Amino acid sequence: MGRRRGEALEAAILEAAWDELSERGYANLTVDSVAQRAGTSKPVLYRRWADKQELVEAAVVRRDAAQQVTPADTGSLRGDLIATLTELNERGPYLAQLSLLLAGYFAETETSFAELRRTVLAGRRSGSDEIMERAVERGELDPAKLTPRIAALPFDLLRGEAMMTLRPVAPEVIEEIVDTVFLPLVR
Amino acid sequence: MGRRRGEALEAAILEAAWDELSERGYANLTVDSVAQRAGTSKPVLYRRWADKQELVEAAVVRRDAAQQVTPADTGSLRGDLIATLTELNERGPYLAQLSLLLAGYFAETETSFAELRRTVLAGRRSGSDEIMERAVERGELDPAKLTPRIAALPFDLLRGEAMMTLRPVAPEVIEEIVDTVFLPLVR
DNA sequence: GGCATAAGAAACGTCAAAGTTTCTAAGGAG
DNA sequence: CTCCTTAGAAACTTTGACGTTTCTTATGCC
Repeated sequence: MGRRRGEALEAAILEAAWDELSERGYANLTVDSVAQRAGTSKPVLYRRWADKQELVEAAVVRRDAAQQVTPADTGSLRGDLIATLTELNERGPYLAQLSLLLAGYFAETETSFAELRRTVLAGRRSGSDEIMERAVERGELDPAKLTPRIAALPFDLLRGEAMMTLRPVAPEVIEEIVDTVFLPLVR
Repeated sequence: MGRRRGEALEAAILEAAWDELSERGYANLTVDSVAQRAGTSKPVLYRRWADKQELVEAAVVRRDAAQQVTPADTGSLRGDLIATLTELNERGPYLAQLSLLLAGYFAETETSFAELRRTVLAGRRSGSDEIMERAVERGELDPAKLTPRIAALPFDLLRGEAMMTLRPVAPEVIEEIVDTVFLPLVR
């Protein structure tokens, strides 16, 4: 690989930083490990960001900008749900998990979970709304049974599972959530 | 203060460790700071626990044992659940914030909240087991419908709510979980 | 093609905290 | 009263990562 510069190099570094963050967490992320993962060296990073905190902030902000989820449209409620949950599951840490990964960052900078949550969630629309609307139109779903809590249930359970285990959730768990918890409640 | 020994000393150290953990989080807790807070010195700690991880584990286990919830026995499944969830909820910050405080520990040991919870609960029956067994004996509950996931559902949902909001959960939410999600699934 | 700019390698100083060693003296058991 | 265990103080070694410096060399622009 040739020697990269400018924007291309910066993008590679921030991607490497994000990967390190999601795999190892803030505390175990080192500037060196990010540099190596990006195939470059420390001074290159320090020329761009003053310290580790700024580097991680930049990586999170960048990743967040690229993170919009469009819910799958497979023709059935069950299919939509499983596809969307699977994609969320594979896409990497949720904000909730991120807060765990970033806990060391919070402690260090004395900022708070609430602050990050506000900025990142601003103006975002839940992916479940769209899936549920389509299912109601198809007549697969009784809107009377669909309280906000029940509509959010599959996503809450997936997130809870992900937070507790800090690992990707098994596909069978996603199916179990949909087939044995959510669907029985809505039909 | 006289020179303490044995059990009294150990208790003071673990309490200091817990306090440091809740105030500063795992990453910012140092063995030195715990020793000083307990009014003793590092070697005393290292004679008891091999390293920082073991020290923190011991502090968490101890605290958890002291906070143990014995599930209420109100005579009905619904009553038991609501009483127990409410009590858990009122212990409030403990459950939700612990995982944030321990984030550094998780990253370091490559374990997760789920695993720590297993060691903490080792050998003990979880609170939900007892409630569910009583309900089966009373004939309130069809054991065939009670998969492990469904049995854990009310507790998972409460914990998820607490983690996301980092605030005490409203009593109506607890009732909603029990009445619109859990009970409809098991009868 | 030549030059300014920035990448990349290597090694360095610094520092905080882990974990250890050594020694002194307190306090309980007999 | 004496002794044996162990608390407690202080200083030490080690480790790992931050952040820096220096120097070489690749890249793109004119």
